[in-house]
Amino acid sequence: MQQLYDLFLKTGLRPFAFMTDTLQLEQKVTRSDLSTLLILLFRGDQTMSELASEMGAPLSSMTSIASRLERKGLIARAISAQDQRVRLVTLTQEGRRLAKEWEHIMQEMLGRLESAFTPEELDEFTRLLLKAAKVFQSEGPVRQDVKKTAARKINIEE
Amino acid sequence: MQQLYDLFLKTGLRPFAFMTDTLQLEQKVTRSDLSTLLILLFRGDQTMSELASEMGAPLSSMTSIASRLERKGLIARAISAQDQRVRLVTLTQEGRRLAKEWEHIMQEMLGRLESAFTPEELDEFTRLLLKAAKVFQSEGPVRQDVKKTAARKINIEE
DNA sequence: CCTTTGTAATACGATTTCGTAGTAATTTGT
DNA sequence: ACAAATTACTACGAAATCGTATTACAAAGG
Repeated sequence: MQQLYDLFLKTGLRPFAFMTDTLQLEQKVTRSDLSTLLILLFRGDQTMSELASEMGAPLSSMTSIASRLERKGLIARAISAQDQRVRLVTLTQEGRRLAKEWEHIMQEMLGRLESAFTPEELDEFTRLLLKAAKVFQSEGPVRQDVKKTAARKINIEE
Repeated sequence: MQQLYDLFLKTGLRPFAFMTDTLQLEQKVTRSDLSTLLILLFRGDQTMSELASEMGAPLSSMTSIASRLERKGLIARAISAQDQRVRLVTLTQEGRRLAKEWEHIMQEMLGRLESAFTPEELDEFTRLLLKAAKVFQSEGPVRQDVKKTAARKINIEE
């Protein structure tokens, strides 16, 4: 149980920094850039708001991330035809290439997980992980501070 | 399995942002400040280097965090008697109070976990979680880029 | 001793994240 | 049809993180 505390403490500042492989990825690009590219790869083109909500980031942060990626030529932003306010974010050729490269590395990592776990363990693991996420997600003993900024919560579904 | 990808993507930028309770804590203080105070509470006084390594943060980041906490009156930094170079970081009265308050909230969260899980599930969960961490931690198919900065890796033991 | 090497920490600057405020386009209510 | 509210996003400035350089002390070798 103390182990769970530790896990929390250790990953507070640099999440996933215990994963050897992702560290290599992050030499080239920030974790948020990486996330963004992978989301675009998995889910296809997205609006800025959709991206921000997928990432659990404020829209203003998303703007920064997107302009960075655009500057690096990894994504393109086009104005939607239906609604001139929304910007559709797309992977460029180069962005898609990079995203696929990283997808491959992630698959390798998960492959290691699959070979270390029995199929039953793997099932049980994802089941319990998601169950735990649900628990932490649910409202606790309601703590009624009225706060200026409603903190953005990332939702884990499924 | 795709679910594990998702979990990774969603928590890349704001780890634990799916936990409702920690969001409330973070209204008052950053996640790194919180980690630091809890480490001091759990482990007792620490040097700057020890703190940095516990957090998996660079020492320079730790300096920033510590001066922030000192400015807020939550910790004190004293020069060690044995070695004038090392600074011993201690919780102040107020720092200890805050840390205990948060420890309490974390206990509540883990309590919710304990009541949602059967004891067997909880055991299995921590076992699998640590096993997974180990797997991700181990060297993969060695990728031989020589990098200027050896990225800091957080080690999960036990 | 006193130079050399090593270690603990801070200083500084660059990059990233994010809260607040603003702008522009769309929708709603009357 | 048009003012008011809402939505999608960007701008800007403040704070946080972190790499590199620097300072201060300690230990080792001559």
